[in-house]
Amino acid sequence: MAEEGVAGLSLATVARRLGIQPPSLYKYFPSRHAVYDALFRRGQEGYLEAVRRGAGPHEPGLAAMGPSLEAGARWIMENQVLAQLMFWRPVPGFTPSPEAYAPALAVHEHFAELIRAAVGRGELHPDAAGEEGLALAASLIAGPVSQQLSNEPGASYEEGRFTRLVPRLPAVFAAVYPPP
Amino acid sequence: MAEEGVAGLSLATVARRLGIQPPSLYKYFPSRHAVYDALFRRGQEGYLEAVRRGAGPHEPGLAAMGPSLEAGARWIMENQVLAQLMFWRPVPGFTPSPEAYAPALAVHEHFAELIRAAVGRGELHPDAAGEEGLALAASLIAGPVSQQLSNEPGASYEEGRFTRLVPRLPAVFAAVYPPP
DNA sequence: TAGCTTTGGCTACTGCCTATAGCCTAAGCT
DNA sequence: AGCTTAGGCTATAGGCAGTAGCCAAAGCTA
Repeated sequence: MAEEGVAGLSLATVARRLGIQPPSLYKYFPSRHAVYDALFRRGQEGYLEAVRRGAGPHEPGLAAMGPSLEAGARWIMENQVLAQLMFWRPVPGFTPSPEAYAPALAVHEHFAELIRAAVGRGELHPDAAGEEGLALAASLIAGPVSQQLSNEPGASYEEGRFTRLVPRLPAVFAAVYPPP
Repeated sequence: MAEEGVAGLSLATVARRLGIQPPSLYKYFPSRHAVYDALFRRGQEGYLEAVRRGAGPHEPGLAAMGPSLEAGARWIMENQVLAQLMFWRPVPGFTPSPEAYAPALAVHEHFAELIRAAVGRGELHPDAAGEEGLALAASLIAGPVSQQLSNEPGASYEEGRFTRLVPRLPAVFAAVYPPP
């Protein structure tokens, strides 16, 4: 996948590298899509853990949002292939199972919680926690990440021309939703 | 491609729908990647024309940026499959030829020009036209578009939960780079 | 008008892929 | 001691990209 793109995964190649015959893989996974589903799940779980750990020690609110976003972006740059599978839809016909998708909902809830906390502390306008505010927050994260993955893949979090913007995102968001 | 994802394009299926045998397609395109390249180019040209036409009547500057972004986002939602090919990298092994990529550079230059004009008119801080400002501008566009394509494909520009944010982007950008 | 070239179709084929059917051996459990 | 299960295998079907090479009709040229 790293060499040829996410959709380039071939079970035959996997088998070859494992030193077994292709059909033997079907003892472990019922189909190629099942392999993708397992990868998708593993990716979502890793990403969820990264954003949670990033927020970790900080008070819930804007102060936690920055480190959490950065930790997430760093995880993505270290797991680009999984990120492509998770955030784009590169594999024809593949849609993740609800179990595999569950951690993604938890990530969304994690950031919604941080934003609500920030509103509670008077750091943001209450609208920030509304549907549109959350959509904007999600888009603000997705932007640099998507640009980085498609225009400068291979770059690390530190080098990236777009990932460098991530630490500034909380300030951008706060500028859009200043406290009343 | 619309039915199964960009990477799901099969020359055999194309041939079947054209009512010819698969090898006959090779009289027109030397390979599957060449088909993608032609699509990529056509997409980039269409998108470039859309953002240019969107800016069309307006004075160069912030006033033109809004309509231009909206026109671009609308084009993307009307040509989602091409947009996936252009803005993501879904096809294993495919990288566009320089000729096909040229219009993408023109799009970048188009928005850089609008931002420089806005700076010249005192609507934005000069830093907005710097490297980081342009990267942020590009990310601001990419964010809602990417979210929309991966989370709510199928939706039209008007319906989209994320495309609705596009008209607000110039104000967001201006909030980050207020004139001195 | 006669003959050559080009265009655009075709069949046959190679090699790769996913997936299924069904065989077999060895380990583990009862 | 015997049954079950795990995990390997071969053979095979059917789909795909791409190549080789044939052929007819259209168009161009002497």
